[in-house]
Amino acid sequence: MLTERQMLVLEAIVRVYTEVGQPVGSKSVVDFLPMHVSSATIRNEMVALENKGLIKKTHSSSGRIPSFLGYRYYVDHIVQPGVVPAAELVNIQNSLGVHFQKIDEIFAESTKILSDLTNYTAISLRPETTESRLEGFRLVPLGNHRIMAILVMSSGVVENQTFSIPKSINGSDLEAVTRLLNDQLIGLSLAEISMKLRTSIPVMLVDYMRRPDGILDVFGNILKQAAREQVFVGGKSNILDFATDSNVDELKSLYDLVDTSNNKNIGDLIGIQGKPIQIKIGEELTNQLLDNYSLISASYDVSDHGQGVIALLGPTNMPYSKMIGLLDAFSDELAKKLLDYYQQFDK
Amino acid sequence: MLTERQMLVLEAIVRVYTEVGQPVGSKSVVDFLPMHVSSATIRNEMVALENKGLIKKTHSSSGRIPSFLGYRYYVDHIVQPGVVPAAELVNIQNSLGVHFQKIDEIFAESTKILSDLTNYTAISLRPETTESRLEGFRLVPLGNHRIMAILVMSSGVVENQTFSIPKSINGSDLEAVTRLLNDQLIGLSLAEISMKLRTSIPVMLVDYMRRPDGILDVFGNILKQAAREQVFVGGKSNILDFATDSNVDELKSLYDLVDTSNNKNIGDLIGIQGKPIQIKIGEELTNQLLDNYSLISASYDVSDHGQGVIALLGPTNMPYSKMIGLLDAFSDELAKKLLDYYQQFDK
DNA sequence: TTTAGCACTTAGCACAATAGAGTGCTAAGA
DNA sequence: TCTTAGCACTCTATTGTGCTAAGTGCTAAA
Repeated sequence: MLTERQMLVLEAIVRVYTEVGQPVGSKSVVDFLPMHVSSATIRNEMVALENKGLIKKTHSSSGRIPSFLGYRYYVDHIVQPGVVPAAELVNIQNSLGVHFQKIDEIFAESTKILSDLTNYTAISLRPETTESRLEGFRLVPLGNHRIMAILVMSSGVVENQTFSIPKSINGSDLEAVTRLLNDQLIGLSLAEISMKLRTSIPVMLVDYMRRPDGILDVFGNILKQAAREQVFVGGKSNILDFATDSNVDELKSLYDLVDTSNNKNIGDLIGIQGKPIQIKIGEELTNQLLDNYSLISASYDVSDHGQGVIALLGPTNMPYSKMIGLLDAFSDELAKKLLDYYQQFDK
Repeated sequence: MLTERQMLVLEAIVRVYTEVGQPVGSKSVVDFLPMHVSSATIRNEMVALENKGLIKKTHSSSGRIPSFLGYRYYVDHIVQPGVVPAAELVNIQNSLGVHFQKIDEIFAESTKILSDLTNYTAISLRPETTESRLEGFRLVPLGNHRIMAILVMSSGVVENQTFSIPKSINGSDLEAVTRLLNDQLIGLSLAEISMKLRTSIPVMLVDYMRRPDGILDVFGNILKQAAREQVFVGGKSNILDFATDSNVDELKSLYDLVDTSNNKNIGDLIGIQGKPIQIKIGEELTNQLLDNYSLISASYDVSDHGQGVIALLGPTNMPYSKMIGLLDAFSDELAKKLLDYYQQFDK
């Protein structure tokens, strides 16, 4: 258990360290504290905090920096969400206020706004997609033996892919296949569809086409794509700013990590969201590369369309208070915007 | 005009520098040359080359490195395309030999193969798209007042976008609009379509929908997207390996430059292709950031589907001979593959 | 024209010296 | 018992110094 003063000292160390980026000495803490005590007193308190494992030195005569446990204690017991300046809030509202044609654009743009606002990397997860179900399926002939397959999900997601069929299948066959797939698959979740595609569907298709593999591949591809496109990342290159040493290989690995174009699933970092605001620090991110990073994630509900998550990936020594406040406000605005969007279709 | 021996010395300096990465001294040149002369002789030749501006020193007593002019002279008058090892050729053929559903996949995959092969960044431009014409246009209702617009181009490109219409338009209106747009736009190039969209089309649409802006916006968007998706980049992160100093800001800018997701048009680097193989060195790339990079681009013809370009972006001191040979062979294979692909539909 | 020889230049590295920031401990004061 | 001034001590970071290796330009002889 920490005394009142020890909490103040810990807070001082965390906050000064996030601002200055240098180990914090006893004198700096004195300057930061509301009451007056001597630096010797602070040194004694620091020894106590160090014994509890909350702060550490970088070398025997250096100032202190928060340890992993120290950050943890700070975010669990000390930090208060910062107040978002009115100007910034208006800024967010304006940025989100424009009209979007596709729901994807809302997510893509919101991560971009958030990363520009913070200079960190922003990650957005769509509202609850395990709940999303197939709403419709189309096969559109494009001429020249090519066909576009379109999937419409209840979450508002639309996925599509073009593919070619080796020999001409006539139009009524195509319609029959479309009807068949619609009958069989509508109302099912992605996982259930995946299952049926491997079991009952192939047998049914043989009536209409000699080799149904092609269209099944396409379906499989679209499903994979749908899963990947649940995650949006903005400000990818910002992550490079906080690499410990600017070793090029490390930088490349970091960028790969957040680059959604290469099938990495950065969404896994975020995991299940219990509380509205959740913070993972350094080693909690279970990736060697991210030992010096923290992730603040905020979940939000969009009425009955499920729960989305938006998160910030920044250095462990980021200004938590400010960022928590910002993310909180931002997720509120985003939820409102999404609700608006869905209401276009709901009534 | 250079003497025979001066050309040999210049070649030695370029080639040793590309292998070792260090300024080349007179003794190293002696070791490289086919005949025997003393280092003092080489030093005299080096003074001559330096006076012509083909090589330079990094400091008063250092070895020499090629200057911009020196590279230029080397690639224009000295270098011979390297022979591609049979094993590597087979490797390329195998990698390109698999079946692709979409033409996009061929381009995306080929840049990936090429960048893996070289550890540089590979850039691919689709065959001649100024020649590409609209082949078909579809509007597909997805339910819930949403519509997907699909454009099929003669180049094999398929672009699509979903959008929402504020109030329900009935099915026959939609068909009429589709028919109208097909009548008016098929056979036109992207540029011509762009034009018509701003002039005659809006007037015609008013009969079917009160506010045709929505669909016109969508059309505009798709066209923009089609233009952007002419460029494919593989091995983006490889560009970081050759930054002069690993200053993080510079690295971020480099990433941004090759990241197609942010509307930058790296395709502009390549420009119009006169010769089958074209090499741009350092400052010729007209981008401060790329002063230490060179671009080797190879153009290829796909019968009457126009001319494509595939290029490598690497450090100025890359092994030109080897890379030219490789790129030459690679573009041949790619052209064959594309021809195969188009022939699926042509007959 | 080529070459050996030599004086000269520079980068890069190891090493020492110094200043500055910060700590822990002790002893005295409240 | 808690707080504080004072001081010795530790470590980093910076600056300067000397040395070595690599390479050059020049000269004079072959």
